Amino acid sequence: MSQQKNKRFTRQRQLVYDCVIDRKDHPSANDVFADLQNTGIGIATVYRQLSAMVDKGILKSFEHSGQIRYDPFVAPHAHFLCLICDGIWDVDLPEEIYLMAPDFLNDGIEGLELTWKGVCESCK
Amino acid sequence: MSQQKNKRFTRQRQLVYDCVIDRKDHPSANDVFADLQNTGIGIATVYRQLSAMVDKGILKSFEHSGQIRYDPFVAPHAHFLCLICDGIWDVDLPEEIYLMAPDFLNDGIEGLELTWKGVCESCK
DNA sequence: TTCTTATTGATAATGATAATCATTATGTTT
DNA sequence: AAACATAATGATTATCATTATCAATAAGAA
Repeated sequence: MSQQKNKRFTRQRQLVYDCVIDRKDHPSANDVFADLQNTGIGIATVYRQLSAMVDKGILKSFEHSGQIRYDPFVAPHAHFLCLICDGIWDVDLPEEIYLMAPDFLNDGIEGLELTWKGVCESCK
Repeated sequence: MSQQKNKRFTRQRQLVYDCVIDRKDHPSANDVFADLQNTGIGIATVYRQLSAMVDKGILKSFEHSGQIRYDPFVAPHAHFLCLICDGIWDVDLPEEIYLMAPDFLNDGIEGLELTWKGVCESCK
C-alpha cells in the first residue's frame, strides 16, 4: 500500500458520521453534502469518508435509483421500499430465511439482501 | 402523451431481444451493445429498447456495481451473486417467503428482491 | 514549534444513462 | 407500387453520480 488511510481524526469525518447517524432515511452522498452545506465541507470528502466507513464496516451501502445509499444499521436486516414515495425503511430479517438458501449454495452463503416492495402507510 | 411508443417492429428490437435471451448472465446495456457491434446498432437504441422492454414487462432489471442489468426471466425469482467473480445467477424464490413479510406491510407488498451472496462453485 | 504526511477541497475526468434532433424506415393509405 | 405520416434510429451532446488528481492544509508526533 502506497499510503495508509483513516489514520487521523478530522472534523469532517465527525460531521459525516453524525449526519448519517442522525438521519433515518438512508441518505445518499449528496443528501449528506446538502445537510452539511454550512460547514464548508467538500463533496469529495463526503464521498471519501462514506466509502471509507463502508470499508471499515461502520456503514452498509446499497444501490437505489442510480445512487448509493448509506445505512448506519450494520446488523443484518431487510428493507422496505415504497414504490410511490421512493422511501426506504429498515425492517426485520427473519432468522428462518437462512434455511431457505438454495441447497447448492449451502456452504457458500456469506450474506443476503432482501427488499420488500409496496406502498407505505402514508402513501396509501 | 405526445408520442406513442413501441408501435413498430424493427430489426433493432429483434436484435436486442435475441441478445438478452441468448445470454444467461444478466447483461448490461453495454454488454448487449458489445455483442451487436457488427450489426451497426447505436448505443442509444440499445438503451431505449431495453428500458422499453422493462416498461412492457418483457424484461426485468436490477442494479449492480453502478449499472443496470437486464433479465429475461420475469417470473418471481431470486439471485445469487458471487463475491469473487461478480457473476449473477437465477435461483428459486421459495413461496413461503411471502409469509415472512413484516406484519405492518401485510396489505402493502407488491414484490420483493432477494439476492444471496457468497462464493460460487467455480471460484471455490 | 517544527516536521511529516494524511486529509482536504476545488476541479477535472470518467462512466452510465438520458435527451436532442435531423435522418431513416415502418406500416398505412391511396 | 408510390406517397404519406410519423415512430424509431443513430450520432451526438447533456446530465448525473462517482472517482481521480493535486496543490494546500492541518493532525499528530517529535
